[in-house]
This record gives sequence, C-alpha cells and structure tokens, in this order.
Amino acid sequence: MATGRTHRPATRSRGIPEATVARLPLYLRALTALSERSVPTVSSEELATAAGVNSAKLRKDFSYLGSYGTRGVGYDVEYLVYQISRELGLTQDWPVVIVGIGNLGAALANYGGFASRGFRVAALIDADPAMAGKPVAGLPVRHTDELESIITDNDVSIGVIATPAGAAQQVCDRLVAAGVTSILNFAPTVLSVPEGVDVRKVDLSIELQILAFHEQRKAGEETTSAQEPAAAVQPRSGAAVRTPAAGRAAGKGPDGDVPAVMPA
Amino acid sequence: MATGRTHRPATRSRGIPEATVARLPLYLRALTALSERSVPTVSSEELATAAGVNSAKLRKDFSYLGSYGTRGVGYDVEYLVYQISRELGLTQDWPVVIVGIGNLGAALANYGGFASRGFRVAALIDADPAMAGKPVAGLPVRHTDELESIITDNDVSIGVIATPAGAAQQVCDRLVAAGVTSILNFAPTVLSVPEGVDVRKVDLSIELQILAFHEQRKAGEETTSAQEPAAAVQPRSGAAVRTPAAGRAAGKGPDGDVPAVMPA
DNA sequence: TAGATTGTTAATCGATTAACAATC
DNA sequence: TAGATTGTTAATCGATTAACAATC
Repeated sequence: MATGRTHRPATRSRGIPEATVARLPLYLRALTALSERSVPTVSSEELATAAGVNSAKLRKDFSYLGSYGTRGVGYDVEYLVYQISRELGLTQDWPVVIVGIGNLGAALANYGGFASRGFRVAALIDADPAMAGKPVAGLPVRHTDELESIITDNDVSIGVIATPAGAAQQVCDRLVAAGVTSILNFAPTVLSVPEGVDVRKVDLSIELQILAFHEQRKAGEETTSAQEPAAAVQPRSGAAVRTPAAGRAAGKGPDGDVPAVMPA
Repeated sequence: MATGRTHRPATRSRGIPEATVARLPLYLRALTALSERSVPTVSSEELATAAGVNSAKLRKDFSYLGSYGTRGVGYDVEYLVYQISRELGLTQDWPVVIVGIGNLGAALANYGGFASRGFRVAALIDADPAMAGKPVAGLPVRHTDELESIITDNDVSIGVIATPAGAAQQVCDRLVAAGVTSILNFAPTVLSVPEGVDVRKVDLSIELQILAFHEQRKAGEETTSAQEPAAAVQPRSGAAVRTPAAGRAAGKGPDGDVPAVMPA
C-alpha cells in the first residue's frame, strides 16, 4: 500500500532535477510568448525576467538539457521552444480524461491551455446519470460505467480527478487499474497509488492557507508581534485542550472535504 | 519593478521553514478527519501516514511549532488542530474576493473547503456587465467598477485571480492598490507585484506538463530509452532550427493563454 | 518498571546563487 | 578585436532523513 507521493524521489535517468523540471513549463510559456512576437533570440537575463526567476538559475537549468545557447548572443527562441517541448514530452499527443464534471471539471474541460500543449481531452466522465450525454466544452459527458473502456480505447495514460474528496480514491483505483499511470488530483485527499504511478495534486484550500500564514505574519509585524505564540510558555497539560476557536477550525461544518484516513 | 515571486525568501520571523509551512495544511486536514472521528490522540507515525509524509519529517516540522506531543503517547488531536490552526492564522476570519467569475471562478466560489477554514468569500467580481447581479454560489456577482470599494469596505487582504491571462496583471495592480497584500493567481501569467505582496500561483497546465515529463520517461524505459535526446550529438547550428513539431508546440492556436511579457 | 514515542542531533542530499573562465 | 553572454564551478543554503537519547 504505497502512499501517494506528490513527485518522484528524483529523476535519475539522465538526471534532470525535479526543481528544474517544474520550471521548464515556465520557460516554455515565456518563450512561446516571445515566439508569437517573432523575437528571434533572447538572453538568459531577459528570459529569466519574463519567467520570474533569476538568470543564474535559468542557465543552470538549461545546462541540464544541453548547450543550446550561443555565448555573446543568447538563445534562439524557436530552437529552445522545441528543445524544451521535446524534453517535457509535449511534441507528442497526450490523451487525458477528466473525471468529475462539476464546476471545476467543466472549468478544466474549457481550459484552453491544454490543447495547445499536446494535451487532448479524450473524454469527460461523471458519475451522475443525468449528466450523461450533456455537452460540456463541446464533448458529451460519459458515464463512469464507461471509464475502463474509454481508457483502453484511447490509450489514456493521464487522468485528472475533479470529483468530491469522497469519490477520489475509488476513481483513482479504477483509473490505475485501467492503465492510467499519471494522475492530477484536485480532490482534497491523499491518494494511495501503487509504485510507478505519479500523482500531483492541486489544492486550492492549501494555497490559501499558506497565504494566510504569511498574511498573519505581516499583520503581526505591524503591531510589533504582540500576539506571538510565546514558545517559551509551553501551554502543555495533557488532556484535550479545546477552545471555541479550535472547534470552528476543526471544521465540523458540512464540508465533505475530508480524506478517508486509514491509520495503521 | 519587482518580479512576482511565488513565495518569500524564507520565513525569518521566529523561523518556520517554508517547506514546513506548506505541509501544515496537510497535517491539519488529516487531524481534522481524526477529530471528526473523535480519535483522541495520534502518533507521529499514524499522522504521517495519513498526511502522506514520513514521520521523521512530521516530527521535525512540529518541532518548529513547539513541543506539543507527549513522549510515549503521541499528540492530542484537538490540541494540535488548534495549535496548527493558530499558527496558520486560521483562527481568524479572512475575507477574500474572487475576481473573474468564469467556469473556474464559479468553481472556486462553490468550493466548500474555504469557509470551514476561516476564509469567507466577501465578493465575486467580474468585468462582464451582463454578469452583474447574477447569483453565483449564493452571492450576487459585482462589477469590476466596485472592486476598490469592496476591498476597502470589507478589509480584504487576500485576492483570488481567476481571470483570463490578459486581464490578470491589471486586476492584480488594482487589488494591490486597493490594499490587498496576498494574491492567489490562477491565470497563467507571471505577476509583477511590489515588495511586501505575496503571490502564489496555481497553474493547471504546468502540472500536466510535469506529469507528461515523467510519463515520457516511463514510456522511454519500457523501450530501453530508444528515443533518448542523445546529449552527446549537440545538434547546434546557429540560426533558427524549426521543425513542424516546434511550430505546433509554440502554440500559434487560439489560446489566449500567454502572459504579457515585458523584457527589460 | 518496561514499552512506546517524542524531540533533537548530525549526516546527507538537493537546490540556489555568485562569480568567472570560455567563447561567440 | 572588444563586448556580450553562456556554461560551469564552487560555495552556500535549506530540506530531508535516520538514529537515538530523553522521557512520558
């Protein structure tokens, strides 16, 4: 029972660091914009600024791909677009399925950024029989019953899960059993997948919580950190210390946003 | 002209590492699930499994918060829920605005995970006059003209941008000018913000591209990496090397998904 | 007490960055 | 050639992990 990992330990084969892989799409996007403006070459400094990183990092990243620049000149935009696309595997077509066609699933289906990068939405799948046949983003929604045949018939290896949290693991299991080996998970749950299956997760709530942390620090600085936790006080006791705030934060409300935890 | 950074250099004040901060919401979610099942205590091993990390990392993370566990026993679930909530700033209310009420914006507005964690959707804002007044997730959509007054009146410090890429920077500028200091950006653009403003970004396409990279490697391994880039060959030349694939990958299509790049 | 589990140490690993020699 | 800019080195920094003493 392998626990869902967000990314692989490290990319051993020919060894491009994971951090570098995660930035390649940023470079690609900036380069694509330059390409559309017919800019022929770009320096590491310019491209780094456009991508929001510093130039040393960019050059180091590119050094893992090969020597694609020209000293004294910079990088050929079109050539680099191709090299990065190839490295990312975007020069081939990736059929994907989206499971769970609620608000988010529909948003994903309509998202234009997929098609232009080699991702083709092979099917939209939902468990609600009332949804079946309804067109979303120009595609008829298919029922979950067809999941396995859709995967097989279209050689789908990438699945997107946009279901409620409660259904995510089950959907994941079916996707994996049918042959999917990469999963992008929008459900707020930790997915368990077998070895060899990659899971990446996007969690809207987590991102906001991280922002809230920093926001709180900012507010604290203004007032010279008056309500600092006071780490020295050590408010330990033993039994359950429950406060009104804890009750709220525990989210007893109708959330439906809780992973199916299974402690050993 | 500060380039948009995804996260701060490091959290100096009282020094909780950024990597730890990013995991606190995972722990909180797992703990909330345990709390709902009325589990009184949990060991680092159990909680780590539920959160999808290893126990050494979890204990190290918690050590930055203080000594909240009991040796030989584990952690009190309710107490830890409260401590982490407080550390993340979730024991207070954070009014947020969502700008751009398309598919994605509507999905975010309907997302249940916000309210239960101290985030309150203060307003939904869209530039389309036809949307104004329409109810989405129980709230009437407000027009962009009202953006500044909404921010001020509701003391909003966190903004969510779900507009098309082309509008994102402008919306960002207005949010910041009106007093927002944390931004969650769903538009596929690098945002420029002044010092002191935090930007986190969620990019659906980037996540898929990272998956494609690993997926390609998997496929390559099966066939003993027959189509490996051949780093030794160095296919350098100088002028624009354009291939059919590069043209496609450059995304000349009707994408609308390109950041407004501004090279120095 | 004996068993269990935390909190911390220290070693290791990976990522970032500045600086500069190589070279177009 | 002189100027510009890459590709790489080496130092630094931050994150992860295993191991275990402290202690409930």
